[in-house]
Amino acid sequence: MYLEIRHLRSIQAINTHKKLSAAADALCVTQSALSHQIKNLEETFNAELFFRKSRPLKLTPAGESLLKLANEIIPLVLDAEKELKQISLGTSGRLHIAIECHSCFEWLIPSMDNFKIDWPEVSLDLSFGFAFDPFPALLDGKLDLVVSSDPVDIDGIAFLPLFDFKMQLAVPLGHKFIEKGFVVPEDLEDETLITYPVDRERLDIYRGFLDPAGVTPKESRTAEMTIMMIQLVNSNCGIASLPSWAIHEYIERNRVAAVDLGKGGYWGTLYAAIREKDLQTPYMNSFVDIAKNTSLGLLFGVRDKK
Amino acid sequence: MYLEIRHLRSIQAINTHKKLSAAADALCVTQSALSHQIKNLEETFNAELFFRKSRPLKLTPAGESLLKLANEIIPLVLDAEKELKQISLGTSGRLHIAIECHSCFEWLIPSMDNFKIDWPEVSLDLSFGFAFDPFPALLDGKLDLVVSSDPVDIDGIAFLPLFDFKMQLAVPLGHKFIEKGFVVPEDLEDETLITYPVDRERLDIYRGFLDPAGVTPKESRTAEMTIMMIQLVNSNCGIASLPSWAIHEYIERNRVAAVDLGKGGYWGTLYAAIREKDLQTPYMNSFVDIAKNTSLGLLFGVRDKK
DNA sequence: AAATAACATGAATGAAATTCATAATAAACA
DNA sequence: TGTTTATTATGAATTTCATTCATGTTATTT
Repeated sequence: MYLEIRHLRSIQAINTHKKLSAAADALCVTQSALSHQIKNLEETFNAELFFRKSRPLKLTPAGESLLKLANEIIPLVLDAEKELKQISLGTSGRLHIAIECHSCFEWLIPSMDNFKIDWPEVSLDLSFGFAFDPFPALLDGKLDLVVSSDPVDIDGIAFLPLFDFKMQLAVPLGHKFIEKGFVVPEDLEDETLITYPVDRERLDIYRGFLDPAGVTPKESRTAEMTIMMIQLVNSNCGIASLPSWAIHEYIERNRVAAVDLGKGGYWGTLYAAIREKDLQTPYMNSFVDIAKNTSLGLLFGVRDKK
Repeated sequence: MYLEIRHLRSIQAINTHKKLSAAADALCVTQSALSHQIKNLEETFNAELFFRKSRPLKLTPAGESLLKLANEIIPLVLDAEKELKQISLGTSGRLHIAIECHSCFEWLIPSMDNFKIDWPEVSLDLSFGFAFDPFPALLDGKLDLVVSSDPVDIDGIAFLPLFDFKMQLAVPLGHKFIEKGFVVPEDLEDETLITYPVDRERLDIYRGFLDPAGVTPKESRTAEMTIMMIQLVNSNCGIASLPSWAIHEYIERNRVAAVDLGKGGYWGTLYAAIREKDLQTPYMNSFVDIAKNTSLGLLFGVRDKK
């Protein structure tokens, strides 16, 4: 037989009640059950656990060492059980977020700050620049939420819309597009397009604007960060497609100008991808709500998903 | 269902092997058993323990918290089991000794020192001046060994002889008994007898010498410690009955003289009383042996039990 | 897309813990 | 010291629980 937590509980109960029968009551078993249990323990360890010829019962050294173990272990077990209960109620847990969109920091950091206030027990983490496909990692539990503007149909993954945002083209000050106010895909055939260094099919400008029209820019280059792209645009090295909120502050500082993609502008949607299982997890839903509200209140050129 | 150590072992095994089947092998159960077990756990805690859609297996936060618990608890359990094994083999344990005879320190302390060398794992303790009857305490496990010169027939208690010792009468220098060399009970009728403050029937001088002859000293008084008794004798305040070994050093320092009780002297026997159950305990027997040898080599006026 | 490896599941089995009834023992009391 | 009372121990019957077996399902590899 193996030592189990049940036995430690018994030892503790016997030690506190000093009577088998009372201890058995406290443990919600019969006195007989407890007697048998102790006897088995004694046989497996080849040692008496308490002195039988005395009442109130007194533990032997062997019994004492089990009691010591019980006193060490049982509080730990109770703590762990409490933690598990929190996890199952969804008040505690883990939220590892990944973003592909580098400009998302702008709304994500404030959203996370707001989230922390309501859900202090949830451990937050943020990865960006996932070289690999984030969705398998999401399924595997390496990630818990992926921010994406490109919902794909993967079994076990749900895409919750966060907000719609206007994609714009950052162009140098005085660029010819500015007076038109917007561009059509064909306008870009002679331009150098600057994008984030991710797969083409993940870039809204291609997926939603250029590819449907069968247009490819003359040249393309990449930059890691928004500020770098703005720099390049400002230096007449190309034009960049960015969410309008990301361009906004640079327009105000007169570094670049912006034009819409198509008449009325091209709107994309940002989604939070989570495991379908987590659709029931309260803090997950709460995070999405908080991110929505935070972004809508903070960003320029965003609107609630229609 | 309740969380048990078995489950923690399973979580650990799953975490290290990253495969249910391999973990099951390591735990010597079938893969099916382990799968069922985990399923039960998940149902009781209402939380998944690892991500099923990924291989190698990865723990969820709930699984992690159980793993943490396992890593904390299992070493403690192993330690306790090792300790219990030591106790059952008799290489570890407890030896709480009680003495009534205050002069016994002289041989008991060196004996305990010698014992510690051979049995470092045994926890030693010494109580003296047990106001109450020590034998029930011995049966109850409050004590493990009682040094007594008065073997009584109690079920469950065994008396192991340590050594024979000569009882003598410490008398003031120049006392009239000295030239006789020994006294008969009647000689004490006109004396003040100094004894340890314990029940009369526990004192060898009464039990073995005076009571059989129906003699009671004129006066009696008590002293706690040997040195006090010697002081009183030296000051002509009475005569004291003590083991010859206890008087010996004071004779050499010319503080008192000693005379035998009866012609040839009165010899008592000192016993170690232990629980009969402990007759099989190796360190118990070893202690008695060590005490015997230490005393015989150290004390004056003792001999091996005939 | 097929083959393979791994996990999940349901029913049957088996082992182990519990209960019931009662005997044995210790403690309290007279 | 015996008698009563309270408590623990024991054996057999029972129930509960974990495990296995056989097989289905799902993921991964080729």
